[in-house]
Amino acid sequence: MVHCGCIMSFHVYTVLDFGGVCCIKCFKNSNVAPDQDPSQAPNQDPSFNTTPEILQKQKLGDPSDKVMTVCHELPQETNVKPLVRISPSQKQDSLAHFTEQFSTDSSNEGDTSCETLIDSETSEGDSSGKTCSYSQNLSEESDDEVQEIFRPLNSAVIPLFEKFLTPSDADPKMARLVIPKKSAEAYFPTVTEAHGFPIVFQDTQRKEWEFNLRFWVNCNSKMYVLEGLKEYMTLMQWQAGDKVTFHRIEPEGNFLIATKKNVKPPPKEPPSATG
DNA sequence: CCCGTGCATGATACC
DNA sequence: GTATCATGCACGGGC
Repeated sequence: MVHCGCIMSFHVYTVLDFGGVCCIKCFKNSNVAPDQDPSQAPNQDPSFNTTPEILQKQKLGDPSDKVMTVCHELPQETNVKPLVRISPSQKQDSLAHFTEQFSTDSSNEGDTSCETLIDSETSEGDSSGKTCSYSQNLSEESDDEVQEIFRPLNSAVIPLFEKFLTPSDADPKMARLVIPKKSAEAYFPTVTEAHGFPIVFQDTQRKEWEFNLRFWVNCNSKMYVLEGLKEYMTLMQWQAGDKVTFHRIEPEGNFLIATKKNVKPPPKEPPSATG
């Protein structure tokens, strides 16, 4: 449980006595002087400074920053809304829309702005890659299903992307899920090391799962995989053709994974089979 | 011997 | 031609 709601690198959090974790920046802020400008805190590490001013600057684009940051708890007197910063390797145009939606679509509090978000994302962000085959608009059906689960909890579920499982994805012996590069880089924290880092997901039962997001270099590119899925895929009985959707839960900032079984009727077996 | 991990290769789609 | 992704295979560790 990330109490501050921030998505941060795993090495910049602190474990709280009452459970869960909090990013160091927010932890410092809460300890130093709650009514004081955090930027003035004497022990404030500049690298953790995410004051509204900094966020605004970052929103304008800081190519040196490669970490995706989602800051949810900002002073209400500011107009800065949850901000997503993504590595500069991605297409700035599409991300500008992505961030724009995040930054401006605040009138729908309590409800999800996911439709607009995904619409802009898929209509422009995936226009150049074949990931459109996998990352596409979440179907209203599956989305509604997830929304209904979290709505009573005052949590907004923001759909990120989805993928249809391939035979290899659903193979429990592999226990790993290939994540489309664009989606991995756009929606998950930047993986800086090949061995990756753990990410905690919640399923639709609000059970927490810890998967490992990593990559390996492949043909001058990167191939992202989510590992440690064996238990989950066994529980969900993953099969090729099933659809896995990834969401983010706001304001908690947690990731949500949901599996939607293949609704299509199975292919008719050839008459040569038993019988 | 079995299983998991890491990598290489081929197929496909896009530019 | 290039980038991305699916899949197969080799290697190493554990039982």
